[in-house]
Amino acid sequence: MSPRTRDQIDEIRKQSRASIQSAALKLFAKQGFHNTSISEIAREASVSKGLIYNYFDSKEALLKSIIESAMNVGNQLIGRHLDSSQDPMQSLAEMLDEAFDMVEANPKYWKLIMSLSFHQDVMARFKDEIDQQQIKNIGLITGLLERANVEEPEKEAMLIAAMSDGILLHFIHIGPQYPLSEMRAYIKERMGMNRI
Amino acid sequence: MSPRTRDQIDEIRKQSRASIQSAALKLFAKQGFHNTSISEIAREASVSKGLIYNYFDSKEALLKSIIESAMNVGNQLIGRHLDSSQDPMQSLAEMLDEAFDMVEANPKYWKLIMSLSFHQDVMARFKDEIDQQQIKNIGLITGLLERANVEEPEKEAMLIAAMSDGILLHFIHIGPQYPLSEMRAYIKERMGMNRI
Amino acid sequence: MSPRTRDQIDEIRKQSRASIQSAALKLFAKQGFHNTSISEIAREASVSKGLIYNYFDSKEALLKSIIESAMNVGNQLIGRHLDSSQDPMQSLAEMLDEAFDMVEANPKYWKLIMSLSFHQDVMARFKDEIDQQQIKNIGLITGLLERANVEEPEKEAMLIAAMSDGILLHFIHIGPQYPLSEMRAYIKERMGMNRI
Amino acid sequence: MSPRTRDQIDEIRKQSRASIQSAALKLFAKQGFHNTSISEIAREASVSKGLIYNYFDSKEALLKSIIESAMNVGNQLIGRHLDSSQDPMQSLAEMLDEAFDMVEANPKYWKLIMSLSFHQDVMARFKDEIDQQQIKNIGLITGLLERANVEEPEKEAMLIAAMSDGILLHFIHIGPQYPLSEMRAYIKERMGMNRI
DNA sequence: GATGAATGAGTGTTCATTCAT
DNA sequence: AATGAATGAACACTCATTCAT
Repeated sequence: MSPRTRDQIDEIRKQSRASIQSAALKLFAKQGFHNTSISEIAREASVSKGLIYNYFDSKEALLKSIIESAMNVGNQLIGRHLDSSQDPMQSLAEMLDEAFDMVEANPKYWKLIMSLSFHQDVMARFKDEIDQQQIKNIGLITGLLERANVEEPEKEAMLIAAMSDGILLHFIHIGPQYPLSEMRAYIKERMGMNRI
Repeated sequence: MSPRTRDQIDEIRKQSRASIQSAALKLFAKQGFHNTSISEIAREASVSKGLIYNYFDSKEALLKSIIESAMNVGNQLIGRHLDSSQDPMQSLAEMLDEAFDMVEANPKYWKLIMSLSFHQDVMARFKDEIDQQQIKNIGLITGLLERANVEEPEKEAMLIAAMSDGILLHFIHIGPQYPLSEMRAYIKERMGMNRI
Repeated sequence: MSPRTRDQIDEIRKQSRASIQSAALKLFAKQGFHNTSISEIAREASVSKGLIYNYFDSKEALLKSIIESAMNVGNQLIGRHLDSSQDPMQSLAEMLDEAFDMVEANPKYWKLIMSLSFHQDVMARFKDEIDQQQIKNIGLITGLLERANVEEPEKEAMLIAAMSDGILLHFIHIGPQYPLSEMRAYIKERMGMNRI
Repeated sequence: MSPRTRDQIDEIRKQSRASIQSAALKLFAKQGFHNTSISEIAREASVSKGLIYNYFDSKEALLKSIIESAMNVGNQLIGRHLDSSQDPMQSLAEMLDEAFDMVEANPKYWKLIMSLSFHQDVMARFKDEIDQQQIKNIGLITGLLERANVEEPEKEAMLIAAMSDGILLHFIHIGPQYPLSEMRAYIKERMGMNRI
């Protein structure tokens, strides 16, 4: 008889929003952004087309909300290793481990994110933020390498970043038969991260 | 008024085909596949929409013909270094140089190709061929490294491949301010390609 | 917690209904019927969308209820001058004054009403009533003019009606810089309403 | 075998464009702009939805092209009487005749145009032009009245304009049973246009 | 070989309306 | 009485593709 309470409504909204995002992510990852229609997303989320627009201003806004989540995940990963007071090469190894784990756990998701990074129009808004992020990352790694007395720490940092992204790129394309674990171990050895 | 000869017709066909491909490539590279319409391609190629369908069965077929060209370029690059009888690390360095030069000369094109590599549907047909290619590449590099008595030649080969792709990935995203030449030099040094 | 009395409920209903009508009128007048959504009306009236349907069967029914009010206003204006026993030209002048005042006081509202008079579908139901009204008006004016011994009283009546509507039409379109007062004075003079 | 010539194409385009405009006009006039869908227009014009967009950028652009035609008609009507060297009241009478004839010949069309003049959004672009037009009209009539030594020529001009528009407004609403011819004659007599 | 008018299925988006609470 | 999440039909518009010339 009486209308729902604020809390009930908030809960409903949160769940609907999440289920739409999750359906969209799944489809975007499987078949790309442009080849996924709002109708499909609605069907996948067992929701009407119209409802999607209760929660997202547009198809693109929906995509952006997904990207934002991804970026938060990345930011937090980096953050977790910033204040470390342990051996720098150890920190580096841990960062690498975490990143590799993340991608291995959900390769389709990261394939989507990588794929989106080629969509000029979609990424324009995030470009700056991503660039900042990249610079921060390289800076952090450089710092670690300096503390570890590595020569040419900045180039080395960029190389490690490129190498990681290259490996993940290959893994994403080739799939489970790619020897991800071996490469992870090899990279650590080769770049001097497991001297101990 | 006299009918064109077979040869003239063939020549005309070849040129029309090429100018359509070139216009399409330019636009795909600039604004992506989905954001480029057949009308735009026709306009860019100074040709009617209908004519495009004389040469290509569909928009997607046109795209595939472009990808095929790209793959030929890649194949030939590899081929040029297969029979080399010179110092293996030198061969490797040359391959790297050539690949980097190629991407540096036309980054938008390779950005497009990389971006397309994420389109499952478009790439499905090429998947096998690309995989073969990759295996051949890795095999070749492994061979070179074996001849150069490098330890773990296969892992090293995969690492070099990943590293190269990673650097090119970063270059493609960041643009001209990425220190491509320095990284190229550094990678050679770091991976032992310029011992001489 | 005690249930509301019948009277309280009636009072609440009346007020809710009125505030919805008033919000709708304001928005319809500002931006037109088709460009005003139920959501906007609900927001403007600080009421939920659902509640509007407690009081009105549809958006169109809401509009019609507003038109009905407008027509009542018009009817009453006419009514106030029907039984007048004073000088007929004076009555005419007063009617004119009142009508002009009304429009001047709320031009957007009357613009809406005029605009709606072009919506065949909306007005169909009111057509007869309006026609009756018009005939009554013309009849009344004709009667006044007869009593004032004007020649061709019916044509003159129709001319006065047309002239008034024409002036109001121009005023509504042009806005405040239209010399409404002067025209009002001039029309009275020109049509012989201020002989005294 | 060979493609159509420029002339053939121009002819085709002209006809298609015209038939779309004519269908749109008919439907807009019958049921209003907002209540007419592109699909309906296409059906009425026996043409595909898509074709409409070959000729008009949007539904609104289609509407505007129709309004523009109407304004041209109006402008030309005025123009035909600007340089007249005959008796000014005679000119005025002719202008009136022509305008009345025009509306009588096609009342639905002019009903649409009048109705559109209430669509703030649609008319915004034409506001200035229309205002200029109105001022020019009033100016012209004022000039004629001055030459005819009428007192208060400007107010008289505005009154004549208002009166005409008012009569046409009534005619448009009431339809054929409105005594348009009588009113036209009466207005001329009443405003002193047939002294001769 | 070449043209471009024409098609129509498909898209993202809006919004009046319903109904469980 | 009141709420607002949810619906889905309808809309304007796009674009790959066809085909008469």
